[in-house]
Amino acid sequence: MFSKSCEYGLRAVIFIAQQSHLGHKASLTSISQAVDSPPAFTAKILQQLAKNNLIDSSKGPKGGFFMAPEAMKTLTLEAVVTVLDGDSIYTNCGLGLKQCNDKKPCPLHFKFVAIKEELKAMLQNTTLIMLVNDMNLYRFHLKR
Amino acid sequence: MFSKSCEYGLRAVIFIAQQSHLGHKASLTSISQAVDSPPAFTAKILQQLAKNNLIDSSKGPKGGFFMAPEAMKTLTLEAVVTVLDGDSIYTNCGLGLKQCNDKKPCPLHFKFVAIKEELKAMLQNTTLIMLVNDMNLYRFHLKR
DNA sequence: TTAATAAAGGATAAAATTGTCCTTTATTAA
DNA sequence: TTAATAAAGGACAATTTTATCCTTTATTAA
Ligand code: FES
Ligand code: FES
Repeated sequence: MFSKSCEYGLRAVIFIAQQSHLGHKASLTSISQAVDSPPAFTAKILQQLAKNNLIDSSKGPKGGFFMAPEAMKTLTLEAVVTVLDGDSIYTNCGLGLKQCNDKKPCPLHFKFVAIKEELKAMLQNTTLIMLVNDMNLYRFHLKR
Repeated sequence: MFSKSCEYGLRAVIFIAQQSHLGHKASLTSISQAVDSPPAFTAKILQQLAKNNLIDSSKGPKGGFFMAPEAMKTLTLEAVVTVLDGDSIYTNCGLGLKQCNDKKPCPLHFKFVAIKEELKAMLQNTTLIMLVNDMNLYRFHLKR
């Protein structure tokens, strides 16, 4: 469904949001341990997210990755996916045709668009603060 | 969503079903032209499908790939996907956790399972004969 | 001001996926 | 029985994705 980059990125962002909610910055080491992802690879992914202003970062001791409380309320999973995997999941033809539209549909087009829309809506309607709140109510996991 | 192998395979199988419905066998050349896929690569994919008895093949002049009328009624897209991509789309965690189940769910588990179930149901409930019939009623495309 | 800490960035490396080429085997029809 | 046709199969090549390592830059605190 998503690339490894995107999977690691989503898990990392959720962890960062959780930590930021507690007023903590998250170091690369703490993140890759918390979400069980390869540190150096995760660093590249976090760089991308920081460059696109989805998360903040600061260097030096007491530095790390974090997120403003404001940002948490508006940042959606869809934004994270778009930075890391683009919008191909929503817009590409499920059968791999070069373009997907109602004019020249593949035989599964109308079935695929329904599912792709649902996925898109789910990601667009889920903000990071929602997940942080969910995780305070129920025992959700970011690894294993 | 699906691998290239799976995309080519699905398009090829739909074309083969269409041709078989007209009483024709489909050669590798005709298939890769009809669905715009690289011939040699497509050959490997069709070999896999034939080995798993999803389609039939015969060598020599007048040979090619085909499907019994019976088979068309029972063969689902899900069976094709399972041979080419396995069941990871339905069973894997959307966030990449090593196992996906209700006991140790990731924060998106319950949202993901709904979407994955819908996709699985769609593929399981779509037989090749249905698509052949659809394509006789409406102008669907297998390339461009 | 120096030492320690931590992210940023560049250069590679490993693995998986995608793709090609060529030989072998089977089948058909002349 | 021979020539032509077409799939099967093996070996290999290109590309993309995933992953690591090392150097540089910025920041903090002693
Ligand atoms: S054309 Fe295939 S999903 Fe839209
Ligand atoms: S545990 Fe993540 S989708 Fe089920």
